[in-house]
Amino acid sequence: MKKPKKSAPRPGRPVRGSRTGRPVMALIDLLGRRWTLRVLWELRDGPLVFRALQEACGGLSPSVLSQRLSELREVRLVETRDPEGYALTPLGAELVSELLPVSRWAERWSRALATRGNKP
Amino acid sequence: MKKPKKSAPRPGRPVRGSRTGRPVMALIDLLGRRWTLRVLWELRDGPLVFRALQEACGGLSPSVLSQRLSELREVRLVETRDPEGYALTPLGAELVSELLPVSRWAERWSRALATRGNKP
DNA sequence: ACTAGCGCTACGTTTTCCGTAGCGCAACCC
DNA sequence: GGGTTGCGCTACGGAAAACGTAGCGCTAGT
Repeated sequence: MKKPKKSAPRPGRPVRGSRTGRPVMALIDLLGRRWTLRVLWELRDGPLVFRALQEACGGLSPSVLSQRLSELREVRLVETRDPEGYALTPLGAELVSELLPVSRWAERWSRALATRGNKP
Repeated sequence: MKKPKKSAPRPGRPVRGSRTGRPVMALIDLLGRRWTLRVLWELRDGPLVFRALQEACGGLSPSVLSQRLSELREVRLVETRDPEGYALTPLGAELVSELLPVSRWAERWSRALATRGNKP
């Protein structure tokens, strides 16, 4: 066998640092992998083909992108669509929309760090 | 010098895969590091001392926990409090509260994966 | 003095991520 | 046909991050 093919964290299965299989833990494990959040974020405005997505993420390695995409497809957050490339599923779009308030929070966070400026 | 001491991603600075310094990108970089989300999550119900936090996260390495905590302190999401240990700052608590809807979403996600069961 | 618990660092191993090269394929143009 | 272009994606070796274990320095209790 060529590909041991590791599977994505998903609810109902034990994940890194938790054996409960609670959904939020699977999500935390999934999103805690590098580039996962970024990929979802870059797809928020519509589908992108592989290389456009790679570009949007600042030129990450195609190997990592490929792996992240297969994980995200496995848990139905992303799907392939022809000929547009990769797109959020309805489920994935829901997740991203839940993340919008978080990005607004990030703006406040930024101001808080700037005003009570800690180290330059 | 013994410690090169790498700094946490923060708004206004270029981060991995993005040179814009936009706050949401800094946040994505920060949360995309392993255990960062989990640490914030485990602090949601109140302060924990170092080893309790380590335990809560399923026994992650103290070296990684230490590094994550210093990053989180640097960007004012976590603070040390005596004698309770580590706690969310008001800012950090805001972030976690923005994350609550996401954890509810994870429940729906879990059901969606279970019903239209993809591979067992 | 001795034990116990703490926060945390040191250090060698394993896992993950990265960067580059490039394959196989399809479409297009000459 | 022959050539070029662009695509999705994989291979592979090196770099960086995370891991596991041990244990230090400290404080408090007995």
